[in-house]
Formats: sequence, C-alpha cells, structure tokens
Amino acid sequence: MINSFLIPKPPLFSFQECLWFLDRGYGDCLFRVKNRQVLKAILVEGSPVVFAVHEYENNLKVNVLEGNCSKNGEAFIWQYLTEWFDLGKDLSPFYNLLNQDLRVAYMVENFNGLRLMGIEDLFEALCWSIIGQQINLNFAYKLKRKLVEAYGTKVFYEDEIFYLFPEPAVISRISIPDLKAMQFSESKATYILEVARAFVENRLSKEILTALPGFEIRQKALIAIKGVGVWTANYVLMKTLRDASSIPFGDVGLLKALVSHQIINERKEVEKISAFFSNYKGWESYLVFYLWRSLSTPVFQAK
DNA sequence: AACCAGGCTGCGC
DNA sequence: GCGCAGCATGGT
Repeated sequence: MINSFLIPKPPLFSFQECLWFLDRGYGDCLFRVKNRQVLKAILVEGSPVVFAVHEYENNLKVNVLEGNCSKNGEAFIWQYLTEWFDLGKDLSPFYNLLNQDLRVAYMVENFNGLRLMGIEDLFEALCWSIIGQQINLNFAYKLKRKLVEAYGTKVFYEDEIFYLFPEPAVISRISIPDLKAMQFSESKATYILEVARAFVENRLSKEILTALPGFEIRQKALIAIKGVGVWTANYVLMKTLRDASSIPFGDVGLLKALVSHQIINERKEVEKISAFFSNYKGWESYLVFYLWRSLSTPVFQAK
C-alpha cells in the first residue's frame, strides 16, 4: 500500500498561486485548503481515497490519508493531479504573448505559475456550469453544496467529512420538487436531470465527448443538450477537456475584466474581443482564466 | 428597492 | 440568422 509519493514540479509552476485560486473564498465543498495543502476525496479504482498535497522541495508531495492505494492507484492519483493542476503544460509561450501587451503583461509576474485549474469529472463540470448560469458565484457555490451534501458519497477522515460529487444515476433519480426545495429553479432542475439521464443512458461521457473530432463538433454535441448554451459548452470544454482555444463567450466576469483592462469599452464590442483573442491562438482559455484571476485583485474589481 | 449575477430558451422578425 | 423578453432566486 502506498502512503505517500512525490510528483516533480514543472518549471513556471506555483503551487501557492494554484492554492490561492482554489481557496479564493467561496468554500468549495469538493476539496479543502488548509496549512498550505489541498485535501480532496476522489474515486481510485472504484473506492474512495482522501489525499493531501503539499509542496516538498522541488516536488508536490501526496499523502494518502484515507482508503487503500495500490501502485496503480498511485499512478491514477498522479495522473489526476497532473490534469487537475495542468502540470504538463509549458507556460513560456503564453507568457511571451502576455509580455507583448502592456495591458496584461503584469500578469506574468503577479500570477506567475498559476495553472488553469480543471474539473476532471465531466458530469460534475456540466452540473456546476448549469448551476452557475445567471446567478452570482456565492449562491452558485451554495447550491452546489446543498446538492453534494444531500446526494454525494461521504468519506470520513479524522473528524472531517469529504464528499464525492454525486453519480449521474443518483442525481437522475432526484425529483424536480426536491431540487426546487434546495433552491434550484425549475429550469436548472430540469437541465441537470436531463444531463444526468444522458450519462445514465450512456449518450454522453468524457470518453464519448473526447472521441469526437474537433472543437466545434464537441461544442455542438454539448449544445444539443437542453440547458447547455455556448457559454456552458465552452466552459466545460475549457475546464474538463482542456480545449486551449475555448472562450466562454458572454461570460460576465470575462467581460468585466476586459472592460477593466481597457481592452473594450462596452460589453457588446464583440469584434474587439475576438480581435484581442486572435493574438492568443492556442492560449485563449488560459487568457480567460488569468482574466478571471484578475477579478480578485482589488485594482481590477471596478466595473 | 432596483439592479445584477461565471445564461438559456423560445419567440418574432 | 438576430434581437429580445421572460425566467428564478439571492446578493448588494
């Protein structure tokens, strides 16, 4: 059984910047940040494992806190963390691009080593982005917490409870009134049940979506689901499939950041936005993520 | 108390 | 194809 192992840190990687993002004050119910570590429960070879990650010299050190972890399990967690923290990416081309534009060049220093934090589970990502539609993030995190605490699998470690995001089969059996009782709007409830059904009936999965050729076809497949529009589809493609060119168009946070960086003057200036992003081919999603990050720095909070 | 929030659907043109 | 109202619900 594996108790701990090391993952070497790549260049231009800041664990603290990533932790800062994870812990930016919304109280996500699917992991915990404390003492410069992140603690999370995931399914490893079919059974729940709680692990903690912290920096150790030039590595990330993973401690398995709860559950059994074989050598294969270690490889699985390694892969999971590599994807979650996007450890395989070389950020230097992105930083070269940022440095060419004085409006955003400061990010290279201020957010140095920040990785685009993913959502590895496609079902979770879809539910989360539907929950987040048109409501403020505080409320969105509250809704997610209610759903997860009511229907997610609990994993106990010491005196704490860790949650796994509920399986599609579990969510597909929730009634609309039950979701409404948790303050889901009727449409959000309908959309989430439909997504759950698509997974249960094997019409949709990360494998199926990944196997589709090209960004636009994947986007179309997602938008075919009722309740999924361009914003949701692109958000999911960015966070789960890591499509580098994905931009969640229309996102209010993105628009706010573009205005505060004086890249656009008004939110409707669509051509200006695509002109701006055309300088960042292959790094659009990273640019979006860094612009979102900027919203948490006092200077750029003004609208 | 109006206006906004990490949008989407359905309708009319 | 494009624009716009209507939608629910909580936060400021």
